[in-house]
Amino acid sequence: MKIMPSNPADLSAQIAQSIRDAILAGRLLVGERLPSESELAEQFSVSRPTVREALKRLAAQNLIRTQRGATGGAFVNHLSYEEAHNQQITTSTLLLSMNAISFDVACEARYALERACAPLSAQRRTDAHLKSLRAEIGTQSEPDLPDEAFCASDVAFHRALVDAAGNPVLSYQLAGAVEAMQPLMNMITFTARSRVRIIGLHSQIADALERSDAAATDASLLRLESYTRDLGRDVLAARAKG
Amino acid sequence: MKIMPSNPADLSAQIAQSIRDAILAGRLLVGERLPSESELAEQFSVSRPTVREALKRLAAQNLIRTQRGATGGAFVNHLSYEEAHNQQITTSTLLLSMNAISFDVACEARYALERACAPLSAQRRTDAHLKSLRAEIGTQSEPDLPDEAFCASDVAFHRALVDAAGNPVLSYQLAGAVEAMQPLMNMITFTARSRVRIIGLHSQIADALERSDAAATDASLLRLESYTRDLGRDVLAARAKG
DNA sequence: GATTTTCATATGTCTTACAATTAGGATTTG
DNA sequence: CAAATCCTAATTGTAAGACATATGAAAATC
Repeated sequence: MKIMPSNPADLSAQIAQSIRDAILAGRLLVGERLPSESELAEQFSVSRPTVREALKRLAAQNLIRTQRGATGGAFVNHLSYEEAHNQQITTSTLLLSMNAISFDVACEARYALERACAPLSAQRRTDAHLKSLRAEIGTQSEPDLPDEAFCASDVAFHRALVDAAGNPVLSYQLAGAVEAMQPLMNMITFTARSRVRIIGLHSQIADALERSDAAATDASLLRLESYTRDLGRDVLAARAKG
Repeated sequence: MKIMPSNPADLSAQIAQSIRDAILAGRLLVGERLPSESELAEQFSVSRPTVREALKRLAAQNLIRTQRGATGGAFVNHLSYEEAHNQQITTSTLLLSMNAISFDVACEARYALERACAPLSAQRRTDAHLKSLRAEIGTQSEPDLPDEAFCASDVAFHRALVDAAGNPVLSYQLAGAVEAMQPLMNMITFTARSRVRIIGLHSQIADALERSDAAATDASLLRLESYTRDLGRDVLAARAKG
């Protein structure tokens, strides 16, 4: 009969949670300096190593950053989109790799999310976004481009598409999802023929965005989704046989 | 001239990264036991406290779990959707609170994401999903329901809507986004009149899902988005005045 | 006044020790 | 012989103290 949602033990975890709560509740503001490790140790009535373990936990979540020296210490970190984004990619990548997600399910999720911002992108895309999209299409057209570079450019293309929506929250959420899928995408070998098709669809998307045509953008994305999922099925079927 | 993408210092961070890489690369499989802290200390030529700090970093990311006792140690954790989900909520919540995201931008992102899975939900919803949705509508209809409970039920409603899409990757991504917005939603006071309107729109959504009518689901969601954003604008405007 | 030196303070790391927990084997007991 | 008990070894959790190192600021010096 030991249920305990989370063991009451682990002082360092408790302390970390306590400080985390203080940050979430606004009792510790961004940029503010935490008490020194010795002071924290005294406050919580634990030893300094225990406090340090707690601080490392928070540092691993980018909640605090530490600085050495006379005026050093632990400071409440300003969580940037960049950092949050990286964390999300790490988590999502692990999740996908550990839960045997099928290519098909992941693909469906990815394109559903992307199509969510297609209307916004069509409405708000700037010339800079169009230029990025065209540049990636150019990269993808290079002959002798390795599969991984092709996939990376594909990710960059879709990242630009998402960014064109001009909503940073959306970009943060979607870019994480798209990038986490890259390892799965890398498993697919893109033949010359399939590349031509994908590039064609990418061009359709770019054209539709240029015209600010939301419906056409969505339709092109749908075609790309359908084609990508077919491709994935074929590759997996071939692998199962051969 | 001290650029250094990331300080070469911080042994515990290096060790954590090293182990993290091993897990990502598959050199350490799920469930596998890491060497004991003493052995790790020897392998990396550092002291045990340093190793422990590294392990705490990994534990904070749910990458490992530790167990005491004779056969204890650190084990590579199976990252569940649940854990990944919680992490994402924590990160997203912090991100939103620290970056002064406007209610409007967050709302736009949230509904864009939700509308992404509306067609899938309309297609795949089960009776159980419908029952959950109706139950939440019932909760929301209770008189004297505090604002926070109303918001919580709102989150649960949208969570059920997302789950109805039957894609766990999508659920993981979206539920995080929706729940992270709850603190922002809680800032809004819902009048009796606005509740009636929201409940009406929720009913429209449930009805459309029951009919498996994707277009109607999307249209209802769009109306709900529009109304919610109007409401947010009004509340903020009133707050600015009074 | 500008430069160098010193110093105080804080984190980073090591060492050693002990407490707590747990599995499995040894021992005792019925 | 079987079962319950105890013991032991291994491992994490925590503590205390020491030294190393970095860094900003004050003090001394030119």
